[in-house]
Amino acid sequence: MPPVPDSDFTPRQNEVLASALRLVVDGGEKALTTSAVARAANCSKESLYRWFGDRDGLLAAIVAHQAAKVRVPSESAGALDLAEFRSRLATFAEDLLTVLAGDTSLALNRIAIAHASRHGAPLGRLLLERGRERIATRARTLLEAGRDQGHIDFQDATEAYRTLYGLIIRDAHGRWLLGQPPLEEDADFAGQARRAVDQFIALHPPLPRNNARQGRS
Amino acid sequence: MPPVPDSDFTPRQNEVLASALRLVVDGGEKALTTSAVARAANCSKESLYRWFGDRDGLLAAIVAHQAAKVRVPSESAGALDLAEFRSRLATFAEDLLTVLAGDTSLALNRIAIAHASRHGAPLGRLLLERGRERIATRARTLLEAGRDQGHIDFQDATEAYRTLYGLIIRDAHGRWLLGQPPLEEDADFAGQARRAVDQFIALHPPLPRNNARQGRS
DNA sequence: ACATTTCAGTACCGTACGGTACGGTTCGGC
DNA sequence: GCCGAACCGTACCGTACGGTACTGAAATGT
Repeated sequence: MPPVPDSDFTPRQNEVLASALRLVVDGGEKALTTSAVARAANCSKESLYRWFGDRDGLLAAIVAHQAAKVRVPSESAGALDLAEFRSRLATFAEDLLTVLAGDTSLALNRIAIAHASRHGAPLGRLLLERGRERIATRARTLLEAGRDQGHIDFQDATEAYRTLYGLIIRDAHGRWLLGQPPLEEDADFAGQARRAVDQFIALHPPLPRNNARQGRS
Repeated sequence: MPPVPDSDFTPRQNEVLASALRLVVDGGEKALTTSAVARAANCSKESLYRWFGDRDGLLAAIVAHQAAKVRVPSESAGALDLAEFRSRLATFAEDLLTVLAGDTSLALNRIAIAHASRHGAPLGRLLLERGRERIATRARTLLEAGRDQGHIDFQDATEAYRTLYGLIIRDAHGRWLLGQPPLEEDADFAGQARRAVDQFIALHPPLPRNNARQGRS
C-alpha cells in the first residue's frame, strides 16, 4: 500500500511518527514526551534525536507525516454541468468538514496553534502550507472550472474561496478547537455542505449569457 | 473608572491578573510560570496559590478577568432604517474583526485551545460562554431588530448569526491563530465588514411586502 | 501598645522532562 | 567468521517548574 512516497522518511521512521501521532491525538501535546514516544514506538530516545533533531523537530515531522497523506482528488474537470458542479462543491465542503472535525486535524491544529506564540511559528506555517493551502488549491481549481462553465462568476479565486470556506465552516472550527463537543446541528455535514454551496452560488451568480436560461431572480 | 465590578476579585488581585495577562500576551503560555507572575506582579507565589488555587486556576482567572471587560454596546434598537441597520451590522463586524485580531484575544484563545485536549476543557468553555456567546447575543438581538423592521428575514437567529460570522471571519481567525501575520487584505477591517454585511443581507432578503419597493431581482 | 492577619520575598523540595551516554544485540557487507 | 553501523533499552544528568514552608514587615483591629 505504499504508492505514496509518504515523505522523506524511512518506513521505520514513518512507523514511529505514526505512533507519536497516536499519542498526541488522544493525549494532547503534553502526552508527547520523548520517553513516551520511545516506549510506544519501541525505539530508543537516541534514535529519536538522531532522526528528528529535537522535540520540535519531532513535532514538525509528525505534521509533515500527516500532511503527506492529504490526498487531493485531482478535481480533474472536463465539462461539468451545473448539477455536477454543485455536487462537486458539496463533496468538497463535506470533505472539508470531515477533515477539520477529525481528531487528527484537531490535535495537530491545537499543537500548531499553541506553538504559534514563538519562533516564527514554523509549525503553523507547515500546517498552512501543506494542509490548508493544498486544500485551497483544490477548491480554487474547482471554482475556476465552474466559472469557465459559466455556472458562477467571481473576480479573484482566492477571495471567492475564502467566502466559500466561511460559509462552510462558519464558527464550527473555532468551537471544536476549544473543545466544545459537536452540536447535533454540526453533525449533519452533508446538510451543512449543501447549505453552504447554495449560499455560495447565490452570492456568485454567473454573468448574464446571451441566451439566458436562468429563470428565477 | 471602575463602574465595572470587573469580576469577583479584589483590586489587588485584578492588578496581579493584569500583570499575568501582559506576560501571557507577549510571551505565550510557557512564559506564564508562577515565579514569573510573582516577580512581574510583585507578589508572592504563596499569595498566588491562596488566591487562585493552582496554575490552572490562575489561567481561568485570567480568562475571566479579561472576559469581564467585554463591553456589549447594548445594541438598543429603536426603529432603524435600512442604512442605519447596515451601518450597525458593519460596526459589529468591524468590532468582531478587531477583537479577534487583537493580541489579547489571540493569546487567550491559543491557551484555551491548547488546554482543550484534557479535563472537559474548562478554559474553552469559559471563553465560549463569556466571550463568544456574549458577542453572539449582541449580534442576534441586532439581527432580530433588523428582521422586525423588515430589512432581512431568517428563521433561526443562531443559524443566521453563524452565517454572518462565517462571512465576516472566513478563514482569517484560523490563520491568525496559526501565527500567520495578517495579510494586507485582512488589515482593511472596514472593507471586510462591508463586504460581509452586503453578502449577508443578500442571502437573507426580506419577505416581500404588500407594497414591494424592492426593485431588482 | 499589643495581637492578629495579610502578604512579599526567598529558600526549598519533588518531580518530570529534554537530552546524552553506554552496554548489548541484530544485521548487512566482506 | 569478523567488522561496523544501526538501533534498542536503560540508566543517567541538568534543569526548570509547580507547589510548600518560613521569615519578617506592614497593616488592621482592639
